[in-house]
Amino acid sequence: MTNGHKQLLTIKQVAEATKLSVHTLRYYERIGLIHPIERADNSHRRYTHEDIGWIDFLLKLRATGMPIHEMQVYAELQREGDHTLPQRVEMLKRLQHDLEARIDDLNEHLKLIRYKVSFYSEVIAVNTEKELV
Amino acid sequence: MTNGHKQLLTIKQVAEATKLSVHTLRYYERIGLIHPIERADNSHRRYTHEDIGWIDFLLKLRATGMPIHEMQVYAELQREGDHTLPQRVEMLKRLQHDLEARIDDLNEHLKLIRYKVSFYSEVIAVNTEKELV
DNA sequence: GCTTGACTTAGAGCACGCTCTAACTTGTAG
DNA sequence: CTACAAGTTAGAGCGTGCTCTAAGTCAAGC
Repeated sequence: MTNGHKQLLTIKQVAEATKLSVHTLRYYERIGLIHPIERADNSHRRYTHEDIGWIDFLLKLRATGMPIHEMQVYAELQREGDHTLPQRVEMLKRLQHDLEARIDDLNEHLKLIRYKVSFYSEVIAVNTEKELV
Repeated sequence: MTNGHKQLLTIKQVAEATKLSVHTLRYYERIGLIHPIERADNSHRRYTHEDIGWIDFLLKLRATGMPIHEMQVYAELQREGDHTLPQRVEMLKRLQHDLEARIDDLNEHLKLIRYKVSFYSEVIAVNTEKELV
């Protein structure tokens, strides 16, 4: 540690750490995906490591395809405190089931694509042979 | 068969069969995802069963998350004829690998969600017990 | 004192993938 | 003859999720 305070990060550092742009970080805060970030005296944002943890989790929700509106609901419940835990668990359960269903669908589509790739590859191979004869 | 021609379908029937709206069917044709559909004397579209087959395939590509621009390229290659088969196979191979990677990612996210669900469920269960004591 | 650069805000703009509207034609039923 | 249903086109509009711009503040270095 270089000083006695907890390590606070600038928006640029958080952008680098999370791979979000500074624009997107401010946007997420504006729409309530991220709680209002603490400010330094000059009104610049100062992020904590807990903030980064939350953002990382958000990015995981996003990667599952959860729409922003739903993430907003989740974030709001989180801010309301521990008594909303059951509702958040319900949301996560629904997400889990959605995700399972979507993965199953994608696996079905993957099967079809694999089949087409091998079938068409065979067609190409046969045609190439003919040309060689 | 009610007549000697191949069975042709109206746009409405195709919309019902594919679950696309008539708007979307026309839109897909306009942007080249679907080749120009044959017309009846009154200029109404008449779809063949092969057209439906192509649309079903398109919907599968769409369901894999392939962007419209790429589907346009694929559709154009298809229209150019058999000699583009190798290029189409390359596209499908890339899609296959993408899909495999995305499914892996989703499975990772699913693990996390499952973990959170069971962890938080446990927290709730413990708190509920305490209340009962 | 002046420039540079990192930050701030409010709000405009954009890419994607539809989705709908307006105005019109055509065929069928009463 | 009229009304209605189903189709047509060109083009406008919309929801999502960013992404960028303009105008300004502020601190540090020359």
